[in-house]
Amino acid sequence: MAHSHIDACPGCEAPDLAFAAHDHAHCSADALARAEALVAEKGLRLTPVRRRVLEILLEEHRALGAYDVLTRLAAEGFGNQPPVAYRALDFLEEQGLAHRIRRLNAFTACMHPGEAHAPAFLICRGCNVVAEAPAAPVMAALQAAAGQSGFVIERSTIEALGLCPSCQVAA
Amino acid sequence: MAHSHIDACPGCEAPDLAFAAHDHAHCSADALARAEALVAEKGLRLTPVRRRVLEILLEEHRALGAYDVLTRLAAEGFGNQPPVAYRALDFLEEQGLAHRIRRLNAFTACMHPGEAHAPAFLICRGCNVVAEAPAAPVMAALQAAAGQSGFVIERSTIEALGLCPSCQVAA
DNA sequence: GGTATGATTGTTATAGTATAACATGTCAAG
DNA sequence: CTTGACATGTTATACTATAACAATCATACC
Ligand SMILES: [Zn+2]
Ligand SMILES: [Zn+2]
Ligand SMILES: [Zn+2]
Ligand SMILES: [Zn+2]
Repeated sequence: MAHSHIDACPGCEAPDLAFAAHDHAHCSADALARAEALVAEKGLRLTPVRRRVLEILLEEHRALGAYDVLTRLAAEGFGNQPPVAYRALDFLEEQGLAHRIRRLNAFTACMHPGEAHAPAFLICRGCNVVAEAPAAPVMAALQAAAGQSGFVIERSTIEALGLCPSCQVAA
Repeated sequence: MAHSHIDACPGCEAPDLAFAAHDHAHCSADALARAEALVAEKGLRLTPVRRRVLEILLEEHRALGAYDVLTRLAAEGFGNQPPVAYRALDFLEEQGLAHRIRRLNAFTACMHPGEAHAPAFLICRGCNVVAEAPAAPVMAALQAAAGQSGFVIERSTIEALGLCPSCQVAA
C-alpha cells in the first residue's frame, strides 16, 4: 500500500518525527490504510472495535491508557468492560499496528506498520508526544552488549524520556 | 569503597554477568557495603526498612515485585501496607541503589552503585535472572537517533527479554 | 438455505500494581 | 525540652490487567 508521493509527504518520509509540524490528517489516514492492507494480507480481520481503537490511537502522536481507550469505546456504543479495550489493543500490538509504551502503561499507534522495525520511542514529558525513532543502531549496540554474555535477545523495550524541541524552547 | 581484589572477583570484575556462576555472597555483600558508603556520603540514612529491602533485592539476581518485597517485610515485623515497600523502593531507586524493571513491574538491586551508568537490562525468560549490561554504546546510539529530531533525553529505559546461556541449552 | 466451526465480542468477577492523605513515631539541632 | 524535619505506619482508594464463561457473528461446508 505504498503510495506515490513519498518525497512530498512528511508523514511518510519522516514518520518518526512526530514532533515536527506535518499533515497529520494524511499521516494518520495513511497509517490506517496500511494497517488495513496488512491485516487483509494476513487473512485477519480489522473488525469495528479494532479499527476504531486504531483510529483513536492515530488521532494524536500520543500514548493512551487502555482505560482512556475504553471510555471512548463505551461512549460510542461498544462494550465498556476492560477486556474489550485490552483485546483490541493486544491484537493491534501483535500485528505490529500499535506499540505498548511501558513507561506510561499506555499504547500508541505504530507509525510505519508493515516495515520491519525494532521500535525505539522518544517520549516528551512536556507535551506527551510519543515518537518512533530509528532503532536499528540501538538494537545493534544492545545485541553486542548482550552477546558478550551469550544472552540471546528476543524482544526489547527501548524508551527515552525527555523534551522535544518545542518543549525545550518553552522551558 | 572499591576494594583490593578486583582482578579476582567475578562479582566486581563482571558484575553485569549475573548469568555466570560467581561468589554471590561476596557479590551481594560488596554491593551492600558500597550502598552504605554512598548513602553516608550523601548524608542520607539507610534505615532498617531501606537496608532490609536492599538486602532482599540482593539475595538473587532477580527482580521482585513491590508486593513480594512487602510480604517479606511484613513477615519480619515491618509495616504490611504497600507504601512501606514502595517508599523504600523509591528511595533506593532515587539513590541509584536499585532499578525498576518496567517490563516486569518489578525492582532489582543495582550491581554497581555509585558508578555512573546508564542502565540496560537483560531479562532471561527462562530463569528470570536480570543482569545489568554495559549500556554506554546503546545510550550513544539512542542519543544519536534522538538528536536527529532535536530531542533531548533525560532518562531512558532499555530492557531486553530473551534467554541466558544456560537456558538456551535447556531449550 | 441450513448447520457446524471457530473467531470475536460482551460481561462478571477478580487479581495485581501504585499512590494520596493523614497519623504517629524518631532523632538531632537549638 | 522543644522544635522541626524526616521516616514510618495506616487507611483508603485509584489505576492497570487478566481469567473465565456466555452470547454473538462470520465463514465454510454440506
Ligand atoms: Zn502525524
Ligand atoms: Zn514536547
Ligand atoms: Zn551475584
Ligand atoms: Zn536463564
